[in-house]
Amino acid sequence: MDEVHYLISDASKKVDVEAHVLRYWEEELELDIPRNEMGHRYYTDLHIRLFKQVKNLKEKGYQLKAIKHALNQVLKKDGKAQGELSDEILERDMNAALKEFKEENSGTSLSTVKGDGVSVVAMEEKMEQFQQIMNLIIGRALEVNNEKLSQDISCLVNEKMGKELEFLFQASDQKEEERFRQLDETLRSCQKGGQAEAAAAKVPFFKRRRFGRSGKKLRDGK
DNA sequence: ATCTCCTAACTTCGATTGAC
DNA sequence: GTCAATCGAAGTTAGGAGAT
Repeated sequence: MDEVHYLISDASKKVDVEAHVLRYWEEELELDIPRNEMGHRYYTDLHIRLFKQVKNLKEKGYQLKAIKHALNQVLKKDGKAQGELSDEILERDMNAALKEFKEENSGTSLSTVKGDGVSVVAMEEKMEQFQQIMNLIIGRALEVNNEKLSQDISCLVNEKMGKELEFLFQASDQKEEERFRQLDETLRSCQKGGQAEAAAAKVPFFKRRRFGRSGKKLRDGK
């Protein structure tokens, strides 16, 4: 027998709720709605019956949390025979599961009961939430601490690097200065030598004979 | 009594994608 | 181009609980 597939628009008409409500229920009830090759949800007759049942229960005042619990029970029990699951069986099993859920959650002093006993937040759940929050807070604190630590390290490294670089630049400057000084000295001595030679070259021949190469006055006749 | 806060259950919006 | 679908996020509403 061919299974009929409905798109969300058709399914919403059949169940008589808006499409976004079906999506919302899917999410809240953690239902596994199959997708076609385009990624669009498609619903079978079983899904339609399930959603009709959910709607019916909601109209009776049950919360989605309770319906989810009941649904899980029913799907666990009747899941194998999904195709043949009739409306009567579905309704009967859902009601039985809801009754069980009510009893489970209303008799214990650890539970908070609101209204008809359907909206229940167990202490365990609260403890779990509390633990999660604590983990979150501790995690954040560690995160902040780590961040501060890495900032401190980065500051220290920057400072150290700065000093190191400054020292290197200073040493390099000193070396450079020393090199220039030496170069300057060499140039000056070269210049001195050159000037003396040039001065000697300027003295006239007759003077050279009287004064000699160095320009000193020679004794007559010698 | 009323104000504030919280939660559940939608509802709306905007961006994106694919079919016709 | 229009329509119909997706998703995630943000907004809205109603009702309950606690504080003042």
